[in-house]
Amino acid sequence: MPKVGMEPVRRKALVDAAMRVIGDHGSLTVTMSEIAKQAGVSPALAHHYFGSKEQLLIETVRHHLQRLRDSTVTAMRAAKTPREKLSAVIHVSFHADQFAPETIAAWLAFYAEAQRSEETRRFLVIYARRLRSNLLANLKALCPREDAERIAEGAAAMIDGLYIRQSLRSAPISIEASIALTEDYINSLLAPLSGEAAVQRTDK
Amino acid sequence: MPKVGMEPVRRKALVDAAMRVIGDHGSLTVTMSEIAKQAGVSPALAHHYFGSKEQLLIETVRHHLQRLRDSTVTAMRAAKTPREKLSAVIHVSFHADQFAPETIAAWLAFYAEAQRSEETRRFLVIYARRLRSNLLANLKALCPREDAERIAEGAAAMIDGLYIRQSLRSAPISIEASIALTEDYINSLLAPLSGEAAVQRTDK
DNA sequence: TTTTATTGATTGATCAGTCAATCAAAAATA
DNA sequence: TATTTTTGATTGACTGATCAATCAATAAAA
Repeated sequence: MPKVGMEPVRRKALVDAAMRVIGDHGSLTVTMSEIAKQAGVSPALAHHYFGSKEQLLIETVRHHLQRLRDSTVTAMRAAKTPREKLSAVIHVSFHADQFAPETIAAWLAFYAEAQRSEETRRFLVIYARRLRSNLLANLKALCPREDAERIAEGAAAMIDGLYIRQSLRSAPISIEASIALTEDYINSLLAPLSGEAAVQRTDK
Repeated sequence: MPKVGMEPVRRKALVDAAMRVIGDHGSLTVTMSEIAKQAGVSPALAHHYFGSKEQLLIETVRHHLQRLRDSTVTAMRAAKTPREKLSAVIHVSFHADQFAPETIAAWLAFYAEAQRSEETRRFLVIYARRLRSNLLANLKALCPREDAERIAEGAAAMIDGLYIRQSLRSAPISIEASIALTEDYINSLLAPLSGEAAVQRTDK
């Protein structure tokens, strides 16, 4: 059945298969055979296109991080005010796909891998910076730079922390609750800073 | 030089060696040989005492989690007020030992492992619950239960998130900054709740 | 015919786990 | 006290399984 132009199709299939297998397995100690099988090709073909297991793994991270980035860009573009853009970033982070147990398990595995693979680490650093920077840019429109930096750091940490806690699957927090917790954090830290010193809250 | 009563000595040496090797390596794909070498014994002896690699890994998690628990109990006992106890919990979480890159790398590896090993997962769940519960107990003395639950959840997530972000070692956050961020979160969410609805803040 | 896609079979390396043998301390016995 | 027996500690050498990676061969397009 060999037809020309299969390369991009196979690459994508393999990269998706890798994510799925890693997510199910909850670890990077998956075999090329498993990945290839999931993608419906032979292990040899996976090697043919990616050269090595490590390279396939790296491409897998890259591909899925790119996807996340695209979602974020789209969501931010749809939002108008800085405050709405902030919410958009948060929403994308907790979007159903991202927050599925298998996806979280896969990301966790990649974080662990980043301790050893310089290239994997690089991609995850880019993600971490991007998250922080997306938050920061919009926060700066709402409060002084120094405060914005603090809050961005804290919000990014909270998002990542909600992920890792989710990975344990004990007392799982719903998507809505996760979003609420993060929004609440931003609101609470922003409240005393908005406008002048006056505190405008709606106490019952 | 075989002397009687070596068992507990060897077990501890192996469990410590495992933590160190895993931390350096940044992954659980370390060999029994490496661990045994680090502990100064033969691989066969490690098997003799632990039966399997998996069991050694599980004991390693247990042992180090127990250590963390002891630190927390001691620190909380030394603190007097609920608010001070909260700070104590936070401080222990970011204590130098815990926050060292190798330690963080090791914990990350165990979180990944927890996706596959039910027993490892159980221990980490216990840790997660304990952290949340230590926070919650003291928060309940400072605000209504519902709010306390929210804040405990958020603070626990922030602590774990600061860990995972630290693992990437890009733009590392200092111990002090991590503590400040977490304290700041608690203060900010507590502020509008303390006492009656009146907002008592010290705006410049 | 040349190029691209694809695989089955094979290799070489790595490791967890096993086992029989050794060595020295402790306990029992003479 | 001197001698023998038992037991715990320890290892080197080995095995079996697993897996990434290679390669030569095949089959279908171009």
